Amino acid sequence: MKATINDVAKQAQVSIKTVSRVMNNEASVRQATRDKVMEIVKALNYQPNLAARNLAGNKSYSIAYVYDNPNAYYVIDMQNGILSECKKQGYELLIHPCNAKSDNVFEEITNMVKRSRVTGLILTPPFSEMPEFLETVKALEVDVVRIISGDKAPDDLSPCIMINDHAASLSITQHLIDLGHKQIAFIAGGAEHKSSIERLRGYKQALSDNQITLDQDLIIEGEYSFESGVEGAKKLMANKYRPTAIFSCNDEIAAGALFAARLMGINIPEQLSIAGFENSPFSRQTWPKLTTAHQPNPQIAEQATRLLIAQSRLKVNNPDNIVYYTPELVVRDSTGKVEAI
Amino acid sequence: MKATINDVAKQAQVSIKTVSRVMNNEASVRQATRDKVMEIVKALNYQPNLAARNLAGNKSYSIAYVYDNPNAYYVIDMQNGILSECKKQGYELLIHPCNAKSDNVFEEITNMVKRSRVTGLILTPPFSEMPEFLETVKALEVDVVRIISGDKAPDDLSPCIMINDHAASLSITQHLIDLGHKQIAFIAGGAEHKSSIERLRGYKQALSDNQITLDQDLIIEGEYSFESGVEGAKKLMANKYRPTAIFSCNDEIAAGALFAARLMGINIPEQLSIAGFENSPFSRQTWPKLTTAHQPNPQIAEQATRLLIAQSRLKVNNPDNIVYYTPELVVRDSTGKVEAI
DNA sequence: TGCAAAAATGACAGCGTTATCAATAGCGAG
DNA sequence: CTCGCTATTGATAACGCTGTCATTTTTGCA
Repeated sequence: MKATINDVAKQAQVSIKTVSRVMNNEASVRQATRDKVMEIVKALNYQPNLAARNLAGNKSYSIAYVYDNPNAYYVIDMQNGILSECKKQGYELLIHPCNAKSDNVFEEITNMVKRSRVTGLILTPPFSEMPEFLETVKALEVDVVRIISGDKAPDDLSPCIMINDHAASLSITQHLIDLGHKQIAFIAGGAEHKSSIERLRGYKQALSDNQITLDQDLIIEGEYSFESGVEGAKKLMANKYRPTAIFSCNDEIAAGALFAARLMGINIPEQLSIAGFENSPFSRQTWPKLTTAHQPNPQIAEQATRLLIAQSRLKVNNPDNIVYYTPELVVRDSTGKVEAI
Repeated sequence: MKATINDVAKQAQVSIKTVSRVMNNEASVRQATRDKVMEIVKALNYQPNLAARNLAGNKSYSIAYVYDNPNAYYVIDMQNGILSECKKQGYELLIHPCNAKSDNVFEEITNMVKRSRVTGLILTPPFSEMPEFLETVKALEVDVVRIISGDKAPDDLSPCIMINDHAASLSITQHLIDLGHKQIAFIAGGAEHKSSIERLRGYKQALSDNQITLDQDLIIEGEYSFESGVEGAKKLMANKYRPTAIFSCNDEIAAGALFAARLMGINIPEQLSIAGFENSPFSRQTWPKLTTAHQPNPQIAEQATRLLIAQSRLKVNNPDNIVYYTPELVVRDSTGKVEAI
């Protein structure tokens, strides 16, 4: 039924090894031979059996995306980016959502890697920022690319994508300050996320750069969720001294804050400016549309996949393995000048 | 390094075949033997090599989810449901987004199936409703479960999940009518989606059941997107006779309609009621929250996966392969009584 | 034209499972 | 205690590919 390497070899009158060489784009095959083989391959619509290939080569031409993230837009963007690069390179993708807080994550990942023999893992926060997790993974002999928040390459030069949340946060906060805001609140996304910490750091730095005193009452410990935005904004607006702007740690929180403002009859941006982060579809589907920072997740995912596959071939750690991104300010309608009250 | 079946067999002092039997839960292994083997398996943390298993068994213990859907929430819900069942049954999931309108989808899917030897496919609309596509797939000897819109089982009793959009749409429309609305508009989701057609059919039926004359100007040919909702609502509200309610074919469209209403300064639900469909997170993250119909996608996905795996073992078509769901009305704040104008 | 070196090709042994079918152990009846 | 049957177990051949290393062909140069 389905053509095998033997069928191709027979018809092309070469050995199976030569067919294998052609299929894997190895050097030292005469062009004429290559053409002849490819012709038969097309005629028979031959597709190498992945199981056989994996078994024989003891590698898998597949990678896994390990994540723990409730944000559907983020996950889909990542997936699509990874898949697009996988397709180009002939790799398969296994997706592996799992709970970072469960006590058997280590075991779970270990078993997954052993079973399916993936060549590499793509890790996003929080996994990419958990030292013990990375330790476990190192013992597994799989390649790893991490997407992390920060601007300083890791000492071992292991492949990763660095997202400069600090710089992006700085420019969002500066944007608010430039609009005349002085009472700027911040709704954080959870201390277990380095991105939240970095964004908070950028916020604080911008205030201090502009000689604005930090008011601890304006910083809310939230988490990355719509509900958290709702709660945070309610709390903030119940303050005696209401902020004139809220910088939310991501778009989902911002959407929640917007929702709460609406409940309280507060007009955006006339009475309150709200900024998000991430530029997810969320930010375009609220009214008014959100000012935010654009984080090109699909490209980041593609890049990560490229790094991972390159790593699996070369196994050398060097500075080229580190790629930097800084999300860029996108000004929309949810932020405006401070009004005289 | 990694334990193989041979290691286990040696230590347990049985043949590899016996280990294989234990691992596959086959009958006719004495309990004592089974226990002994399992003990060693645990001690060595043995994980069968999937590649070898697939190759030898000529099956793959993996399924693919083939889809073409821009709705991140839907896709994630489906994925999570499928994965949850896959985990229980020891299957892997390959995700395969692809463009239903591209002319080489057939080839693409054929190659994917040949390469990775998936045992089955989970198809959602539009693929599950494309006769030519199903024809192609049938030639591939893979099992298939389809999730489709309708209430009548297919003649061949092939496994599928039927979503009764017609009935659900009927009850949403009835809800609007019960609130006193007579001028009810409908924004459709694209004629290539059976769900849209069925929902439209339900809408029409409800009107006719209540002796309300259908007004063609109140039916907008849209597509399943936020933008489409924005456009649709703008068009409708520019009519001389404005509708008092808009039934949007899904929550995303409804969110768009809400957005447009806001732009035009129309209060929801006082001046206009808006209903969606699907009960996606969207519907809870708008202000006001959307009245909608709840479609339990994760459960549907789990059920579909269960059917698929059962099918791959039994290969019998019978009425038990068909499972029916009717989305249920969820009343929230975006719909209300008609106000005297 | 001949010869060494390089390039291209091939033969065959795994890879770690499952499948087939033969072999052995266990058990009840006579 | 033995025979015959069934329940359990095992020996070994696939599965379709890649890796190793030997062999053949081609190339370059004296």
